[in-house]
Amino acid sequence: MRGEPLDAEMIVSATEEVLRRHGPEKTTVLDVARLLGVSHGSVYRHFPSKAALREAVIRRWLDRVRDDFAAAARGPGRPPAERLRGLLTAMFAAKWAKAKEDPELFATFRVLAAEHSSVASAHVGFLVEQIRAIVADGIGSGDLAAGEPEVIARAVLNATSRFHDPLHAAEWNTPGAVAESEHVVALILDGIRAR
Amino acid sequence: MRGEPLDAEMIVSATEEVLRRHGPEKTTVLDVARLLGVSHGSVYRHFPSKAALREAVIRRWLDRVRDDFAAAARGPGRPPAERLRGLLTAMFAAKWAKAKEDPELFATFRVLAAEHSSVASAHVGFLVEQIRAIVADGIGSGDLAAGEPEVIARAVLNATSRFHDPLHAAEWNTPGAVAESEHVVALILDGIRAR
DNA sequence: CGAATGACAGATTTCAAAATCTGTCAGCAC
DNA sequence: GTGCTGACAGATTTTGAAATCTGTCATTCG
Repeated sequence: MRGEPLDAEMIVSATEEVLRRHGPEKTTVLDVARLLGVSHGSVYRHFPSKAALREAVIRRWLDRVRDDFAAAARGPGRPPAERLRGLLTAMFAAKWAKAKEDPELFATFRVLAAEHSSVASAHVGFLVEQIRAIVADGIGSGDLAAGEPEVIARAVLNATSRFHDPLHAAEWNTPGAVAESEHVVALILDGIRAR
Repeated sequence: MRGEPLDAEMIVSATEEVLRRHGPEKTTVLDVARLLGVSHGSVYRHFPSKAALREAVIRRWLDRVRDDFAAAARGPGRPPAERLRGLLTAMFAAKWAKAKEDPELFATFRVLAAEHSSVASAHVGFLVEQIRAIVADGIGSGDLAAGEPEVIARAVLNATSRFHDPLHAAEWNTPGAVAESEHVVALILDGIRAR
């Protein structure tokens, strides 16, 4: 009946489009099927439930964020403290940009992430791992104070949650936000540098 | 008609009671008037609007939190870093206790605070001032690294927002929360101590 | 006279009926 | 057979009419 084959990927893309237009409360699988020109029964052939479909959307979105972010983090930037500063700065900038360019869509993904918290915590796990790698390096080279890298990485992420946790997105527009994030990062870097 | 005089204070107390019972969405000034055995017109003699009444409630509540907290902070605790640790720990504990003992009421006050953000930021200003005083002392005595006390105080508050900002109240029940707050506080204290 | 009342207009909320949606599945089309 | 459709039951959402609420004020009460 249709040229294209209709696979899970297409359905996820269509769902993303409907979410973009109607927001998380009002997107129905019937809307998704309509956009694809297909009956809603066909969507249920590929996903067992609406929840599973929404989970696939947020998973794919966070995977893309992860890839963007890993690319930004790859820069060498000599001393570990500076590499860490670069990583955190890139992380904040990436999120702030997304939140600013389309606040409603960002809010939509935030709802999906809250709905599927295991996917969200996997994402947090990835962020911790990125930080942990730099911290472990720095401790190895004697640039950073000794300690358990995993614990330190988690503390760093917790201490900066105001600047990366989507819960705080509403505050990211306020004038002093950039300066405040820099002060917090400076505080943290002083805290982990070897004495 | 009634023994008691009916002043603003009584009305605020009655409003608090109605908020406790019905939550922020469903409390009406008619309910408040009913609880007081008075017509709603009388309430409007003391407050120009429902918003002003709600503001008075959150203001009084935050004033009480402030007083409790100032009492807890008054302990000497020798070195400035330890005084600061005590202050932060007391702050977290006070909020966590309130959130745990009655989560719905806590959520209610959170709604009121969001509604009247100028009152909330005055409260934040108070918290900053408490921290600033200790930091300024510590810098003066050479125990803490040099810097602008106000800026440092604000950075400390921002770095710990995950543990005191009501936005994060839902996360305060998770098992590792206490340990994580201790790690963040340790990180911060290392960051501000003189080298 | 000062304090409280209750009727009122317009705004907001509630509630039940109607519409729509989710998830299943027997059957149609290729 | 494989992939899709559309009818269906029960759950959820929308809708608009009725009820309630906010804020004002002329009037009453002591």
